[in-house]
Amino acid sequence: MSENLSLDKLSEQQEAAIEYMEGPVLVLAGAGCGKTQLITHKYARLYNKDREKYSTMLAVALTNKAADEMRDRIAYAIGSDPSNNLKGMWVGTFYSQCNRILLKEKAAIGITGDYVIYDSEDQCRLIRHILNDMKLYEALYKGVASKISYFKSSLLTPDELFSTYNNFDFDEKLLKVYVRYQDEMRRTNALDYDDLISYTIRLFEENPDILNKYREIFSYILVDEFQDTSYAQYQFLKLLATNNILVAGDDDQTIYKSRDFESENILAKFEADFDNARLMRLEQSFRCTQNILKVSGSVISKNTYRKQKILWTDKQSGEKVCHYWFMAEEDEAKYIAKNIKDLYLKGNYAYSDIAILYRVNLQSRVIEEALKNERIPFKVIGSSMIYHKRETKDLISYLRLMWNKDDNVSIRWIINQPNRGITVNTLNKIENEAKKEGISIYKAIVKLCAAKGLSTSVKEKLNNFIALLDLLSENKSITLSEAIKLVGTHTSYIEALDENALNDISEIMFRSGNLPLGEFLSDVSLTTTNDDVRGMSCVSLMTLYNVKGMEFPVVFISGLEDGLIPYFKATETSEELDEERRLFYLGMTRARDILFMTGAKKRRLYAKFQNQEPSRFLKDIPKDCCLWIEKNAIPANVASKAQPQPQQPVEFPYNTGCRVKHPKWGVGVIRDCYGEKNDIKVTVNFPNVGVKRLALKYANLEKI
DNA sequence: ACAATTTTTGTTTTT
DNA sequence: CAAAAATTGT
Repeated sequence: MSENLSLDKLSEQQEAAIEYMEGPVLVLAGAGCGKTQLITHKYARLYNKDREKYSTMLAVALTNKAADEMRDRIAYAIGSDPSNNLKGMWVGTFYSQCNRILLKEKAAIGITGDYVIYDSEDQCRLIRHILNDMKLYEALYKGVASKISYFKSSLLTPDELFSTYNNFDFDEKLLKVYVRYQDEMRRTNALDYDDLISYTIRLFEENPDILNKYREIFSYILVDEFQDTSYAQYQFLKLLATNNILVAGDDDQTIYKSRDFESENILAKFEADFDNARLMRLEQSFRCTQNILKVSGSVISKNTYRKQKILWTDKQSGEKVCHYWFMAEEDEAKYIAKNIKDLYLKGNYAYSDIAILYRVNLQSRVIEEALKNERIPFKVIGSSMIYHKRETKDLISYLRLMWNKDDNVSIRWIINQPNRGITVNTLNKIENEAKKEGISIYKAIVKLCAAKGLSTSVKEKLNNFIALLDLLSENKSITLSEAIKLVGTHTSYIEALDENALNDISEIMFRSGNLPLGEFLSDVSLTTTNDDVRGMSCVSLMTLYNVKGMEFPVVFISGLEDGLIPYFKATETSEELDEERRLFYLGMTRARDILFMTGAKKRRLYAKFQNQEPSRFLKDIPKDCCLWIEKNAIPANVASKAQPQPQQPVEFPYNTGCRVKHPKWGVGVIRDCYGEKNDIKVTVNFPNVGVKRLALKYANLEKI
């Protein structure tokens, strides 16, 4: 799964980009051309050349996972010298590194106290509240949230928008929501993701001395996946960098672009802004075979706006890329499972070498079934998110309030959780007070309790709540597990949880119980728990989005049908279509050796069956580069009668991985066990002889 | 005010 | 189909 770790082998182009120190560099790198390798090596090379100067370089990646991998590979490349202070390295995402800067320097821009970071779910809750309060159609919250986020990531303030759009039929209501949102965030002492970047920019702009300090610290700046950099992130880089920057990206691999409005071509902007920038290309793919390169290239070349790249490789032409068309999704899934089994039994590929990709998560169901039937181990990646479950969110709300009592979103969430008998009526009074005075809900409650106008019984309830919050927030410098215990002893909320929720919470404790509360809270917002598949011997199932940055020797892309790839909701504009094509391209170029593409005519989406047509993108593939195979319908009665028994109860004497001894071939490892009760066959991998398939009755195997 | 029932909705996803 | 939202009934 990880890219080739043959660290010493760098291509001439990579070498040139590493050694070039005369000015800014834009590296345009194709899929699998060693872009990340280039970055980690440049880091290591500079570091080893002059530790004094280059021990605090800034290196940013798009996701935590990518950043972690970058950090690991840098550590590997500079060697495991204990004097290397890896923890102090400025390697991470834009957001985490900005957060780090802000925590150090927040006083300079007037952030007092401990802010909380709102994730997109918190943002949505707040926006729904605002829409509701302004008597606007609440169901629009998602669209509103993404537009506000777009404004913020483009560094457009409401004022600027007012003056720019004054005379157009621009949505004035949207701007009012934006203003309200910003106001509420300020009162609540919360920052959203975009704020982390824009506040840092403001910090630098208003405090030249601080900016200069960080210009010193960041003696060189390295940026991975540069094509996905937002305007704000780019401004951040522009403030910090002069000649000491290298950015690397591939415009063919942007997959989060068209969701916002039109966005400028960031690659072109870099070349324009850094006028002495040098463009370098990495076009030698170390990953894909010639055939895969040819097929994927023919698809991506149909995109309208892109930098032309001509990828080439030293590798063999390899297996032909195959496209299979089935009559039903079950047949498709069965074929994939059977094919994986065959690949595995032949012994050239382990299960962990194989990935199955799809456009939407619900496609995994059928495939999972088929894999279970073939007894193939697998893992579905990216479908469970522990921190987004309801019960966990409740707990996190409490923890956040311990940290920052002004957190309105959290206070609204748990004010009646467990039920404290505070009525809607009272809540409205509190909201009005907070709005009128421009203060947080917590402060509004305190104020109302001190004044007259509320009945004593209501006041008592509110005072109890306030007392609880005060008690909880008394001591902030505690660890997460202490904090959770505190919440447990002072509220009845944990008692009411079911087993699953308790399991989730103990998992959180297990994972980060020792972290200081504040650190845990920013971690929760800034990092998603990505299930790591490294080292596990199972097939990986995931969406095309999730596979970004990975590679597998064997890749199956399923559901190559119009409506799925491209997705039916993204076929209106040519930008949307281009993005779907890039997504498809991304999936294809994950494959090192073998690429299968499959589709099915009959597919069930939600409740109804649909007749699908093969993906329109397949037309872009020249007929001679690809093997086209159409599986005809198996007569229904034969098909349904042939396979209905789950046939699970057959017990096999050997498990995969167990070691055996053969009279002739010596010691081997069982890879698989299958067949009928009285005719069990095994596949054994003998290190000296190779993979053998044996009939158990005649083989005389001995368990060791 | 809260539980039970009916209606609606439905991509992907990072921070 | 299944979860979330909206509506109705007690």
